[in-house]
Amino acid sequence: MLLTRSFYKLDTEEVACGLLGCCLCHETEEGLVSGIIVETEAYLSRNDPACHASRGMTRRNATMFGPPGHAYIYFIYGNHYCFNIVTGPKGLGEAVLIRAVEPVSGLDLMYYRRGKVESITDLTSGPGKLCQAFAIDKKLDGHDLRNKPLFICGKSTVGDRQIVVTPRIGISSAKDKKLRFIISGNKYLSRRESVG
DNA sequence: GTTAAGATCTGCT
DNA sequence: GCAGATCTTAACG
Repeated sequence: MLLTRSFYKLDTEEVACGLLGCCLCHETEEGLVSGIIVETEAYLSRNDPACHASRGMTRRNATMFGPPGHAYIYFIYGNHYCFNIVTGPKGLGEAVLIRAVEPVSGLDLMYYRRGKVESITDLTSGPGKLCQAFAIDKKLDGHDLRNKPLFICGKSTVGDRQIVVTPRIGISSAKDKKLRFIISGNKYLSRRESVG
């Protein structure tokens, strides 16, 4: 059950929330890896200085202004990629950052790609980490997530889980906005839940 | 052409 | 808990 374009076109905060529990899959020559999304952040076009699109379209963020359901991937801090999903109608410039997933299949491949990790909870518990484990890089920028090799399936065997909203992480502006969505208590979150 | 800042991770204290 | 790694992007001259 692939997620449809009409889903990605919804309000960005709705998509960020709705993506929790969905399954991210990536097929490569090395094999298939997949994981359940457990942590997301919404980046809005209006009144959100932390969003790359807040100052208009540039070469880097052009993908954010494209059709919803495409991957927006950028390189940060010289070492890491961040994986986003474009949301809202085309031209709006909003996206959802995938911050953490719970590994499901392809664990050996994830360990191999990540190199030295001591715990399974270090495989994909952060934006840079999951991109490395999933072999996501700039070649996939603009990729339509309804197609292989990188795609997202809807909720399957996931039961009811409690979703919590908190302030975003790792940004210096607009910290007060509660646009981070997590599955409460999940051990693969990028950081521990703090009491709001 | 040059420079400052960044949606992070890791290792050391 | 804190600083360093490391390089792309964007703003400025």
